[in-house]
Amino acid sequence: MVVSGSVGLRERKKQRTRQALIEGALRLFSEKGFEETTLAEIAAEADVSTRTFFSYFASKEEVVFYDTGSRLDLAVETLAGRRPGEPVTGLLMRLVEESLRQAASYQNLTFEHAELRMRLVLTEPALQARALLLLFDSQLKLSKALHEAYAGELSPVEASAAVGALVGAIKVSVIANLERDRSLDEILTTARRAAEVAIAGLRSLD
Amino acid sequence: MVVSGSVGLRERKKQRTRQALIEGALRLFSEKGFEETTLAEIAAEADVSTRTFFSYFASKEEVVFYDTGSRLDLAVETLAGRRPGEPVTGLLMRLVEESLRQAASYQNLTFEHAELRMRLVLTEPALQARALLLLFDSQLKLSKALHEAYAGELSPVEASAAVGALVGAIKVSVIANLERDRSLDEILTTARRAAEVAIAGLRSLD
DNA sequence: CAGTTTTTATCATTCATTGAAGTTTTGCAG
DNA sequence: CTGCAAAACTTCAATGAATGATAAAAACTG
Repeated sequence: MVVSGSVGLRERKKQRTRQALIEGALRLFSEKGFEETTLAEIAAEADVSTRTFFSYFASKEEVVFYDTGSRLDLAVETLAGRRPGEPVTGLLMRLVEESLRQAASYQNLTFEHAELRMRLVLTEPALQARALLLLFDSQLKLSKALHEAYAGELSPVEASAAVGALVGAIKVSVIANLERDRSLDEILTTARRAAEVAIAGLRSLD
Repeated sequence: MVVSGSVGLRERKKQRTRQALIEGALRLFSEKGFEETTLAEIAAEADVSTRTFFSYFASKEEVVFYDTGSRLDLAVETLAGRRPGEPVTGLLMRLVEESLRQAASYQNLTFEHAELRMRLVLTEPALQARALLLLFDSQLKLSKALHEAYAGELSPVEASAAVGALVGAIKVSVIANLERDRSLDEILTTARRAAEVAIAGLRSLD
């Protein structure tokens, strides 16, 4: 029996296929557009059958958001790691800082993907809807995490309002900037300012 | 030439068909579920061809949200009708009151539809995504309206944060209640309280 | 190697959505 | 009332996403 720490060929192959699907799909989306790219083309690009695509992703849209799960996990951890006595606004500002740093770093081969994704989400209604669904889910989880981090001090509704204000402000600021064709860097800077404004409005919770 | 104030047969017929499609679709969704109902069945129910369905609604999901457009218009009007000297929190509270009253009244044959829709949105991912897209659009428009109602006093970002907080708080409160099988009445009451909490956090804007 | 499990491929089907004609219905001018 | 033009419908055909079933191929186990 192999000490299961070393990943077998099977696992490595799966990762390679997954990566090939992501890369191929995003390249095609970028070149031809989302609607114009068919699953058959994506599958061909990665040398697998159309059917196989669906054992990696539940839908065509999902490929675009291949990394959002792990991002959210980090954010929830940040909230869970509230420092003793840290006020709500402090913790939230820390959350914003870490998330923006995350977004700006090229971690899992992101960056070009990040810009492409923003452009796609802005133009394709199907992707916009999916993005909002993911964001909504994130808000629920963040609200829950925030409420738990301040057990007894912050009601579920207050936590939801805080998260809603913060996410809402950032969301609108990002959208507005995307429509003006700003660079990713500028967008992140403005997002930070929007977050600061929103958090300032939350002082009453401290 | 007829004085075009009286709606012709053509127009009345169209309204009847539209209504038949809505009623039939919602009834089928309610009985068999959203995914399980096909467009062919909906069309048959209203005695039209499948193709015709698409000249009334752009997609299967749209039927469920047949009345959201007019609701939003009312909300925007409320914001535009800011009374002289009225503080932000006052106007927003007024907006909440009017919207909730709207939701509770049975206007355009709603009510049963309202409960059905809430249940459907809660269980069908496709509808959830659509609802969030509509809500997002609404937030953008409300933010804009709020910013304009307080030209010079409220920045776009502040307006977005305010709307984000309010909508976010209500949204989460409604979701939480829906999951607990509350009646529409209870849901609306709790929503009002959530709104009050959120608005309290916005006092700094006054 | 032989047996077992996992992953793919192939095939077939359903269903939403869209485009292109061609028909029917309605509104209206004379 | 008649006939024409516009509007609304129907039929037909096609595309493409998604899913289920079954068989073949690859990788893992001992």
